Amino acid sequence: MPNDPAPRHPTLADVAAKAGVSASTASLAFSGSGPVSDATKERVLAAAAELGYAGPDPRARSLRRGRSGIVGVVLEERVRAAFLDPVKIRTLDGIADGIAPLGAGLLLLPDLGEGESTLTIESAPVDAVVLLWCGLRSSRSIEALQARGIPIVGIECEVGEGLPRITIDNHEATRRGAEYLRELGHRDVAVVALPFDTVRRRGAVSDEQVAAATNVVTLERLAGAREIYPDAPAVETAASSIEEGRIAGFTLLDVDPADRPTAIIAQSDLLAAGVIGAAEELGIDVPGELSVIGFDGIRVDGLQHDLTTLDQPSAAKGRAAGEAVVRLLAGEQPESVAFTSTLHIGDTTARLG
Amino acid sequence: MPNDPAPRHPTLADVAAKAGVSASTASLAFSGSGPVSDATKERVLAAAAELGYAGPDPRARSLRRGRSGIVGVVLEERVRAAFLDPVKIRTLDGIADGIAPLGAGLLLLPDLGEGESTLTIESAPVDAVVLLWCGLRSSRSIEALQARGIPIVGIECEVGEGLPRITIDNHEATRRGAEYLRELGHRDVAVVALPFDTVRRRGAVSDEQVAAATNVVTLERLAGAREIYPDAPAVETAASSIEEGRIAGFTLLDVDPADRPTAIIAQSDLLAAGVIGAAEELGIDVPGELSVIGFDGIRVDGLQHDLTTLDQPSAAKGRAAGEAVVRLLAGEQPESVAFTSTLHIGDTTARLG
DNA sequence: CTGAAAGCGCTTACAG
DNA sequence: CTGAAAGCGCTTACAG
Repeated sequence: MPNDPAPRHPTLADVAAKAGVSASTASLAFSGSGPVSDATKERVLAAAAELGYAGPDPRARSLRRGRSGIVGVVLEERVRAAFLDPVKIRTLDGIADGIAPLGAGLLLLPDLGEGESTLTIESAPVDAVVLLWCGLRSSRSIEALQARGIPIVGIECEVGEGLPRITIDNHEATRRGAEYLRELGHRDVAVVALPFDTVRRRGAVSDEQVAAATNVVTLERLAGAREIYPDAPAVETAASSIEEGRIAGFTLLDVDPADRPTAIIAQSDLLAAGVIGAAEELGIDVPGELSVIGFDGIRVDGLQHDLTTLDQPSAAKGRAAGEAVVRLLAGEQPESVAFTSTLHIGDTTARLG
Repeated sequence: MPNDPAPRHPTLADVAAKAGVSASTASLAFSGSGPVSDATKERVLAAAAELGYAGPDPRARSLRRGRSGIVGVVLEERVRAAFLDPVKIRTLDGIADGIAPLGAGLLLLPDLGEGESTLTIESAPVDAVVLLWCGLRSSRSIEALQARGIPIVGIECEVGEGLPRITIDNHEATRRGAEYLRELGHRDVAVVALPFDTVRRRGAVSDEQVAAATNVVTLERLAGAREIYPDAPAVETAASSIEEGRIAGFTLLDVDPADRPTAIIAQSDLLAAGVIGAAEELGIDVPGELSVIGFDGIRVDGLQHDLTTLDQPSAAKGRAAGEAVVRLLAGEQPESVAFTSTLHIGDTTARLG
C-alpha cells in the first residue's frame, strides 16, 4: 500500500482562489493593512474557514517581511542549566520585561550546537540577540550575527566595538568584599571561583590557567580579590551550584587546620552555600571559625544563614538589556550600562579570633 | 542629505556569482548535503568570507525546508510570570530536557497577544507546541495549530481528541490531603484556590462562579477537597504567589475566631506560604491553631516550616511533554501520561484541639 | 477598492 | 560533480 500523500495544508492562494479574489487581496484581508471592502473581506474569511486555513504561514511571512518577532537569548551552555541558576532566571525575567513593548517571543538558545541539525544563534530566525555571560566561542557567532545585521546586546559579555554591553562592577565589588574581610582581620583567604573556561575543570588553579582563561567574570572577580589578597589561592568549579561549592569547600577545608583559610570568597551565592555546607559537615563553625562571602544576593534554598554577599541587580541588568534591544530595533544607538553591586553584611562573616 | 541606502546584506546568490558557480552549488557547499568538489567548495567559502556572508538566512531556509527547529511553549500569561513560579520553571526545565535530542530552540510565548504585532502561537514559526496550563482562549489557538498541522502536547490542558496530555491527579491528590485533615479531626476547612479563569479576581467564590470557571486544575483540586468537605468555602486568588496567599489568608483569618477555619487547603505551595504568613501576622499559631496544606512540593523561599503538601513531579511532567513532542515530530503517536502526587506530611498540620 | 507581477533567500529534484 | 528551473507561501509596491 502506498503511503498517504502528505496532507497539504491550504495556503493563501487556495483561499484566494476559493473566494474568487487575487492573492494580494486575500493577503490584505488577513493583515488588515490595506483597503479591502467589507464584502470581499468577508468572502475571504469565509473561504478560509471553509478550507481550514489558519492564517498566513509565519515562515513565509517572516521571510517576506524580514522580521520574525523573535528575540534570541544565548545561554552559556545547555538551556536546562539556565533553569537551575536563580541569577539567570532573574536576568531572563528582566529581559522579558525589557522587551515587552516589542511583543516578541523569547527564544532560548545554547551557546554551541551539538548535532548537525541543532538550532544555533547563527541558524535561528531572530530579530535581535542577547548574549548572557558569553563564553569563548561566542566571538564567531557574534561575527555571524553582525554580518547578518542582527542587533546584539551583551550581558557580562564582550560583544565588541560599539555594541551595547550591560555589566556590573565585578572587580570593584569583589575588592570591596575582600577589603571587608581584611578589616575583620583575616589573612588567610581563599577563592572558590566560577569556571575559567568553556572546558569545565575542578581544583586548584595555577597562574598559567588564569593567564589562559576566557571567562571574564571569573577573572574580574578573582582580580578584585587578589587586589587585597595577592596570594589568595583559587579553586575552580565546574558550575555555579551548591554541589560544586561543596566539593570546592572540601578541597579547601578538609586539610590540616593549620593550613585552612579563615575566610573564603565564593564567586556566587550558590557556591558560598556549598562551602558553608562543607564546613558544617566538617564541624567547622561559620562564622566562628570560617567566614564566607558570596556574590549575587539571591536567597539560597535551605541555607539557614543570612549570607554576606555582593548583591547585584540581576533583574535590572536583564531589563536594561531588553530595553537596549528595543532601541536597537528602533534604529537608535543605546548606551552601555554599568551597574553597581552592594555589599550586604549578613551573619556568615565575623572578626577573626 | 538623502538617507543612506539600507545596507543590503549579501545573499547566497551574491556569493555564487562571486565564486563563479550556480546558486545550487553554492547552497550545497554550505549545507554539505550534496556532492561538491573540494576545490569548488573552497572557492564558495572564500567568496563568502570576502563578502562577509554568514551562511544561509534562517528565515528562507525554514520556509523552504518547512521546519524552523523551534519548539514553542505557551504560557498562561505574560512570559515574565513564568519566571516567578518555581513550578513553571521546573516544568520548563523538564521540557528542555525532554526535547534535547531535537537540538531545537525553546520559544516562550504568551497565551494571548496584546498588540497587533505581538508574536502569538498562531503567528510563531514553530515546529511543535507545548501548552502549559492553558486557559480558555487556548482552544482557538489549538484549532489554528491543528489546521497548520503543528503537533501539540498539553500539560494540564485539554488539547482535544487524540492529542497527548500530561496530567497529574489533581482531584485525587487533593482528596487525599483533605482526608488527612479529616483524620486529624478538622471540620472547618477552607480552600484558597488558584484563579478560576483568565479574568483575575479575588475573594469568596460562589457556586455560579465555579460552574462558569474554565481553569481545570483549579476545579479538579476544588472538587477533590469538596469530596471530603462538601461545604468548604473557597477564596479565589489572582495568581499563584505568596502575596496572593497572604491576601486570601487575611480574608479567611482576620475574622471572629469562632468563624475561623481550623485548616486551610491551599492549591499551591506559594499560596500556602502566604496563608501561613497571614496567620503569623495575626498571631495565629501554625499548626497549633491552624493547619495548612499546600500543593506542589517546592521549597518556598524564606518559609520556616516544612510544609505539608502534595508533592507533584513537575520536572518529570515537563520531560514527558518534551518526549511526546519528539515522538510526534518523528511521526509517532505518543500516549498521554498521568502522574501521581504524593502527600508529604510536614509540620504545618496537626491534630485538632 | 482590486489585481498582475515581482521577489523575499533559499533548497531540491531533475538533467546533464 | 554542476547548473537551470521551479517553488516554499507570502507581501508589497505599482497600476488600474
